[in-house]
Amino acid sequence: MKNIIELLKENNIAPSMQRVKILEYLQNHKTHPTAYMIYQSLADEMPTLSKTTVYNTLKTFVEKGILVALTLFENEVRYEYNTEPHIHFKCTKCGKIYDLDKSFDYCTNDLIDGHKVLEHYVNLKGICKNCLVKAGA
Amino acid sequence: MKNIIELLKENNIAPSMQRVKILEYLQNHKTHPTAYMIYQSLADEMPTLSKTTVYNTLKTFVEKGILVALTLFENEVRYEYNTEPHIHFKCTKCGKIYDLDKSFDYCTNDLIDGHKVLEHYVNLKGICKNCLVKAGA
DNA sequence: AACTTGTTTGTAACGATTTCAAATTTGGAG
DNA sequence: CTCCAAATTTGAAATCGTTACAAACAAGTT
Repeated sequence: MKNIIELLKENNIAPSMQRVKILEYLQNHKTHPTAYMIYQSLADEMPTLSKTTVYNTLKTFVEKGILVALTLFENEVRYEYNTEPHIHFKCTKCGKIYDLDKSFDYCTNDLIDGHKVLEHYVNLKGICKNCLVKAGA
Repeated sequence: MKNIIELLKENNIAPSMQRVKILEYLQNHKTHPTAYMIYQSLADEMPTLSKTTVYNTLKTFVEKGILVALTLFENEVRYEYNTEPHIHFKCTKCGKIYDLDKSFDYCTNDLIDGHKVLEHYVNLKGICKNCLVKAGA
């Protein structure tokens, strides 16, 4: 668990209360939350927190490469702490999103059909381990 | 090019004027249009066409498996005629979306880490062939 | 203490989509 | 052919996620 204040300073972001709390939340909750989920979760602790601040802060973090913004399947942007590239799997039963540590081949060659590939997103959809067990019971 | 009216009947969808026109548009324009783009394009020809009808119709088609709804990168749903699974590549310069005929490996085994995979979406982002040439000039 | 700069806030606006009820079209049954 | 019920379409209003903006606030300098 990296020191958040250090991390912000390294990226030339002033470590304000709200910025630290938001980044801390993402570090502790690897659930790919939306901006609104983050806002909701922090609202108790910080009653004056504004939704705009959450959006602004997330945007800043993405620009600096601290977070990754994902448009997985629906019409919502979700955020996760920047880690190694990986695959996302969404369960259509329970809605949970899993991180899968499979690597993919597009990494190896960065030219496909003459197009230069800079980013790649692999999203899978199906029924997760847990829901399969429940269905079998 | 499949007969659209037959296709609709096969799927128990009454082949109304607007439904035929919308599906015809998707057949003829493999540009991954949004609902609004489709609406715009058909508005000249059908002045009383409602946006709601376009949305309803697209939803019906997706439910029946005639179309595929894509959330590629931004916060917009795009539609394409249901074809073989393929990869989408979006150029960050010109914004164009390309279909790539690369197959992917997740097809082969439908269980990953115990999760049953039913759908897979692979989205690449980068600079397309044409924009690379322009940049080099 | 006044100034400057950066940050946060809340309200209003926005664009994509959905809801809803009324209007229209359609395809039978008489 | 005419009438009716069911399906379809329409347009206006509502909703949801997000952004724009301007005022309020905080922190550090001179």
